[in-house]
Order: sequence, then structure tokens, then C-alpha cells
Amino acid sequence: MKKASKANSAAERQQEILTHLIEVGSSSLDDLAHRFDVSLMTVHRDLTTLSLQGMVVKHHGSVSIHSSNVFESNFEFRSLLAVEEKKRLAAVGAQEVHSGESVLLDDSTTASFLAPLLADLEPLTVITNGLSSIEQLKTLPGIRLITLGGEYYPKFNASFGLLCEQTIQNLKVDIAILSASAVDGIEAYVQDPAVTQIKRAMLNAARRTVLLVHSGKFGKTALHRLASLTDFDLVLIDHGLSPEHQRLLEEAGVNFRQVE
Amino acid sequence: MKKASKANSAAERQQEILTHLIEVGSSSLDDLAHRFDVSLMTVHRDLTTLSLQGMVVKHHGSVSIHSSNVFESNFEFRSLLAVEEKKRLAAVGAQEVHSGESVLLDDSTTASFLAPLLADLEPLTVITNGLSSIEQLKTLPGIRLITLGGEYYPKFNASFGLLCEQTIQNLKVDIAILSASAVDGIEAYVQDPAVTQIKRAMLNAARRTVLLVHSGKFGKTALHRLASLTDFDLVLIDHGLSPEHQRLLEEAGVNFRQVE
DNA sequence: AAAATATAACACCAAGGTGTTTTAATATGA
DNA sequence: TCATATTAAAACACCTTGGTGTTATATTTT
Repeated sequence: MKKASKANSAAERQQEILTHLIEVGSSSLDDLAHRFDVSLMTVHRDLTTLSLQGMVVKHHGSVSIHSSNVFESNFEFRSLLAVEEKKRLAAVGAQEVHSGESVLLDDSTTASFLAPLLADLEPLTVITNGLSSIEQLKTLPGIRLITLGGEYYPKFNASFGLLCEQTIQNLKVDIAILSASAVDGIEAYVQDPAVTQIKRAMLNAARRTVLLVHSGKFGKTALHRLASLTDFDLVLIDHGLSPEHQRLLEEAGVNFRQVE
Repeated sequence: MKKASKANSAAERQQEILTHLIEVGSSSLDDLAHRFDVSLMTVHRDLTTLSLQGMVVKHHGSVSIHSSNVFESNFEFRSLLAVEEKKRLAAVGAQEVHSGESVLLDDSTTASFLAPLLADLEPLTVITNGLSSIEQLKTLPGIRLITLGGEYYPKFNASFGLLCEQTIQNLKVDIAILSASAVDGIEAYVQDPAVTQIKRAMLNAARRTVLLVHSGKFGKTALHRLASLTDFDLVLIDHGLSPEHQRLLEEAGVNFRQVE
């Protein structure tokens, strides 16, 4: 069991509690107090804060994460999942980008982890519709940032729609780095039609395409098919991929690499 | 002389000190200590903080603002000037917007003050290229937010360029609310060509147009002519406008109003 | 009604911010 | 160049604030 690291601030502990709750679904207050080594009162206070933010729901003596469908696809929610794996994927993905190139990043959390790693590669042109990436890139000197506009979706913290698609159609970039919601067989899937539309446009606008995908997304499916893995020039996956899936990819001729 | 209002936090006082320094250019540490009613030591500490941020430069016994040309046109810099007047202008400007309409906001600091005031007017569609406005609007429920993409300019914390212009040309909105860098006679001027281009496109895309302009900008000029004040359906100015300018506007038939 | 859980009230503690005093560094004038 | 005055920095103590735990009171469950 992961020992709860000593939180040095209230906000941090609340984040840790939330992460823990996402993993286990729900918990008793007693257990949380013991696990994070604070009093019951403090747990109460933390959970009240989290529930005011709409992150959890309190019952009598227990809490559970607030898992409406809406929430589960929230940017804030997704950004808490498998953070370490995504960061490693992003780190390896960043190595595919070379100084002087133009890079297209999608709205995924994985891409937003990649953004700050591009600082060293200046001069560089980065194009993205993700607000999180934009916020990080705007502070980096030497990076030319092109923002993609469109209709803003809070669920993804990014802009989509016709306006966005048309803009992308006017671009041609060196490399596009995307993620996907699910992979079944050698097909990549995405939940939302608006997101699918933009990712497709991005793929068409790039000379090289890279897919970053967490192994936990394999064997699942989502509503919209984005592309085959063979359509990508490179697919990066973390080390948790099952042997069957590995064999499948090899047989299909997918150019993939497992990081670490 | 404006009495320095009691700051309730260190960061706030540092902001106030910076604002003061922007107004007066430079000052002795003694004067600052007296003016803000703190000890010399605290002034030292505040100024060290500000100089580490590159905002001011310390000399022996005095400070001056770090006024490179770059800095003077920075978004952060401009956003400190005449904050109160701009907020009042924004408040009155917000009254021109009606529930259910579509609103175009430019990249100005004045417009960014207007953004949070739109929360009550839902349902509402807001379209802007200013990151500051976007950040504020994205948290408001009931507001449909359309972001305008393009090449990001750190100087204005917003996106401009051909991509942005083309996007705007595909839009038609109820009302556009803009600001300008300077007004000479009845002509409104803007410093930067990229900004001018986008503001012009915004004017063309709107049925009603409103200009928010601080009285301190009258009698000055800037590189690019944006439009005549008569081209705007309404011009809002704070109460500091000189009688000569008032007469000039009246004679020219400008539909203007002085707030408060 | 009794047990369990939630909230409120209060006291305590740690951290950051401030002022005073002391010491170091820098500028000024002969 | 040196002595002196002025300013900067360091050290320390005080105060305020936000966070925490304990105890007491209220609420909910069973």
C-alpha cells in the first residue's frame, strides 16, 4: 500500500484525499483520518471543501467521489488519473520534437504535460487548442505560440467546432502529437464527436503523427473511431501493456514503443 | 494627493507601490515608507521582491520603474494603470449588453474587467481573443464562450494575425466592445498593426459597437488610425474629460456619455 | 431512546510578515 | 585615500493568521 506522504499544506492533502478517493471510489471518514494521519475534524473540513467544489459527496460516515458521467470526463478529473505514466509518455514524446519545427498539440492532458518540456527546443512553433497547454506555453520565451480558437468546452478545457477545424485546415505542420480515449484492437477511439473532428483535422495537417496512449486504455472502446494505429508514424505506450496486445500490434505492423 | 489605502496584505501593498512608482517614475525609499505607513525595512523587502520580478530597479536610497520600451507596452504593465476608471467604464459598458445576445470583446484590459460582469446576463455568447477574458469567462456557467485563435502576442496576452481575422470575418454578432490606445480629435488610434487589424475586423462583424476609453487617452495619438468616434454607436468616457474635448465631440455629433 | 456522526466553539501551534536593533556595505567629501 | 555619513542587509522578537485538535453540543440513524 502506498504510504500517504506527509502533506505540507491543507490544499495538498485535499488533493491527495481526492486522488485516493478516485482510486478506491469511496471510503469511511475514519479510514481517511487514519490514512492521512489527521483528526476526524480535519477530515470533515477537507471533505466539506471538496464537496463544495462538487468533487465528492458526503454521506453519513462515508464519502464517495461525485461520479456523474459529466464529471468523469471532466478535464480536472482526468488530469488526476495516471499522472506519472502520462508524464513519462510526455517526456518521451517530447524527444520526437526537434528544434525549429512546428508542433500541433491536442487537448489531452498528456499533451498538456508535454508543453512545458518544449522550452529547451526553441525556436519552436507550437499550435494547440488546449487552454492548459496555452497557459503553460505563453510564459516560455523563444516559443512561437499559435492558439486555435473555436467553441469552448469546459469538459475538455479546450476549443473545438467548425471555426477550429477550418483554422487547422489552413495549416501544415511538421508533427502532431495526440492522445486518444481508448484503443480496441488497432483502432483508436475518442468519446466526443467534437473532439474527434478536431483530432482528425490535426492528423491531416501534420507530416508526422505521434500517438501517446496509456496502457490502461487498451481493450476499451469509445463512441467514435479516430484512426488506426497504423496511421500514426509512432505510437508511444507505457510499460503496462499486456503480451497479447503487444503481439497484436506487432502483427498489424504498428510502429510502437513502450517507454521505460 | 491620493491617500494610500490601507493594504491588507503584503502582495497588495507591493502592487500599490508598483502602481505608485509607475505614476511618479521613481521615489526615495523614505518617501515610500512614509506614504505606505510601513517601516523602511519592509519597503526594502517589498522592493527586493519587485526587483527580482524585474519590475523595478533599486539604487542607493531610491527606486525607479524598469522602463524598457518592451515593458511599457506589456499587458501586465498596462493592466495596472487607471484600474478604477477602467472598472467603472467596464461596469457601464456591461449595461449595454442584454441577455441572449452575442458579444465580441477585444484584447484590452478594459474588456477583461468587463468579462466577469457578464455572469448575470446568461444566456449569453461571448467571443474574444483575450486570454485574460477567456480565463475569467470559462468558469462562468450559462455563458457560451467562443475563443478566437491566432498568433499569440505576450505583449497583449491575446491572439492576433490572419487566422484570427479570418475567423472573425465568418462571424456576425450583436455588439462589439472595444477600447483604443489614444484619441486625437475624433479619431481613435491603436499602437500595434496586428491589434488594429483585429479590432477593425471586430467592428465589421458587429451590429452595434461600443468604445470604452479613458479620458487620459485624449489628445494623444498612436501609430495606426482605427476609426472615427462617430463610427461607434456609443462611446463611454470617464468623467475626467476636458471641456474642450467635450465640445469637440458634441460638435462632431459623437454619441458619447461620461460615466459617473 | 441510544448510538453514531456532524457541527460548533475554543484553545493551541506554526508560519509569514513586520518592526527594531545591530552589523555590513556603499557613497561622499575633504 | 581615508573618515564619516548614509543606505542595505541580517538577526531577533513580536504579532497576526490560518490550520489543527479537543471538547462540547446538535443532528441524524437505527
